[in-house]
Amino acid sequence: MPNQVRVRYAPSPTGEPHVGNIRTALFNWLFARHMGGSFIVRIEDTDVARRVDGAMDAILDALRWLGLDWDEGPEVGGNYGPYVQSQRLDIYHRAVDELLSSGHAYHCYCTPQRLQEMRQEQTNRKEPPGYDRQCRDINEDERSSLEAQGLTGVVRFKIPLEGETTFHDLIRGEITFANQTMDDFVILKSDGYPTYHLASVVDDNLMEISHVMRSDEWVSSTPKHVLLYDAFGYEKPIFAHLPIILGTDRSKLSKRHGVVSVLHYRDEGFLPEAMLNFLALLGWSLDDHTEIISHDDLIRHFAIERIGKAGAIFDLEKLTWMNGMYIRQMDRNTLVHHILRLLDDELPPEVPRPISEEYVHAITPLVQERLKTMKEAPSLVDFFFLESLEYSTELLIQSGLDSARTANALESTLQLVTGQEVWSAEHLEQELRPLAEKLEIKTGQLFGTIRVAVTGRKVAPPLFETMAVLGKDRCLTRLNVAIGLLRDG
RNA sequence: GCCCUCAUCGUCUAGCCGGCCUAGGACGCCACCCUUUCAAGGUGGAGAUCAGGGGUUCGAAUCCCCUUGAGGGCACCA
Repeated sequence: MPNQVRVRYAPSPTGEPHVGNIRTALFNWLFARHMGGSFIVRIEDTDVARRVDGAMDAILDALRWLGLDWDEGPEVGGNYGPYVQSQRLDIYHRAVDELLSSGHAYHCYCTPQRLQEMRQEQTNRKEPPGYDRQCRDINEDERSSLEAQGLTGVVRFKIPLEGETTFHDLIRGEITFANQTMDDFVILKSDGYPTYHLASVVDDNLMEISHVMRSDEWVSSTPKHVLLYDAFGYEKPIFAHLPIILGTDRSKLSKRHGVVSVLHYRDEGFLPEAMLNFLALLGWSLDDHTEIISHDDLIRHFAIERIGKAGAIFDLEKLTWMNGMYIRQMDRNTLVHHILRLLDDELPPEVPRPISEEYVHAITPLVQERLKTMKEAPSLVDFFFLESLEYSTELLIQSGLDSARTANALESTLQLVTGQEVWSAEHLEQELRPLAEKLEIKTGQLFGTIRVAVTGRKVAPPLFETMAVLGKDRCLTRLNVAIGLLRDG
């Protein structure tokens, strides 16, 4: 019986929930659910300067929106808490003391200015920048005299001067770094906060994390973590570094590529199911043909072995297509309620509330296969609700017709339609189709002008269904308005 | 500059324990069908000499080496 799988998603509350970040959360969650393990959320807020108010809530919102529920973490608690690093400072201080007394770490009193100059010179000499270990061997006397001067300094980890550090990555295999290529990195900052390296290693150990699944950009710091695990005598987790998500220019997806917040896509009318499906397929695949995968199947089939190694470009067009697929598959009533809520928000105030659910229920089938994002819904159906339509008269005149013939056609339509007792799509079509022939114009021309008269636009849902839903009164009124427009013009 | 990683259609990818691959699917694109517009749907098409070059082998996208390109990292940021 293998050890219990415990994975974590450890975001920093420094901004919006980035799609790349959330994809990492998704893979962790998928793995935990697939293995029947635990998914833990830990907030890594050790950078006081970059902390952003509300960022943690936004991240948690994004997780909730996608249905990525966590077993331990903020709001839900757990046996390994607290799950916010700024509340665990004493733990890190104890860990640092341990390293200090075992000789794996040392105090450093170099000023930021000196460090910066040092790096500048190194770069000028085309050497790799890195700490020159000036404080590595200072003795107790020197140390106390420096402290006496009021210098607080930082604590650095002692990297072995020789040898190499190797670790196994589930996705990339064996990776080796020469210890000489690493410098003595800071583990405790002068403000008393630990750095990521120290805090994450200590916490992953304490929280009994079995697999560290994180973004690719961490592979270069992993040997440092390995060295930390060894210095502490901790058992190491299994590492898996995920390929990163790229922008269209193949560099790491960031703000300059456009909007990267998952919440933005939610607000733009993307469905969480579609986003989940899309993100899962960014760097992972089930087989050679499956594109649409349900939440349950995702969990059932997710496997780390099938995660790719190369970075993947975030393709908005494919996301959009997928979103359309999910809208088309959506249960009718669910969609009705979605649209109802959107209309309530978006329709102008003069449209009376509450909006009729029954009416929306009749409209929905006409737009379900036309929607790519939910946000498009209001503008697609607003003409069903508006009292008067605004459009330019020219729209009424179909190519090949003039104003007079158009007016004539609409008058004939009005006449014919006024006498109808039955007001159904089938019936209307049955009556109107022959009219075109009688008027000696193409059906497309007739239907086109009626469409504009009745909907105020050239592109709309199918005409007769639309008229049926709109109702006789509204159609007659709108035909009259259109005729008036043509006659006056 | 140094270290690490990656490399199949424009994009996401299958294949990568060698022969089933004259490289499969999907998005996008084009055409046609359906059709009152727009979609959706259907059919078909263009699109990758598997980054390039060497090997190994009867046979390589698949194994090995080199080159190139791309990305990531090199903070008292994560």
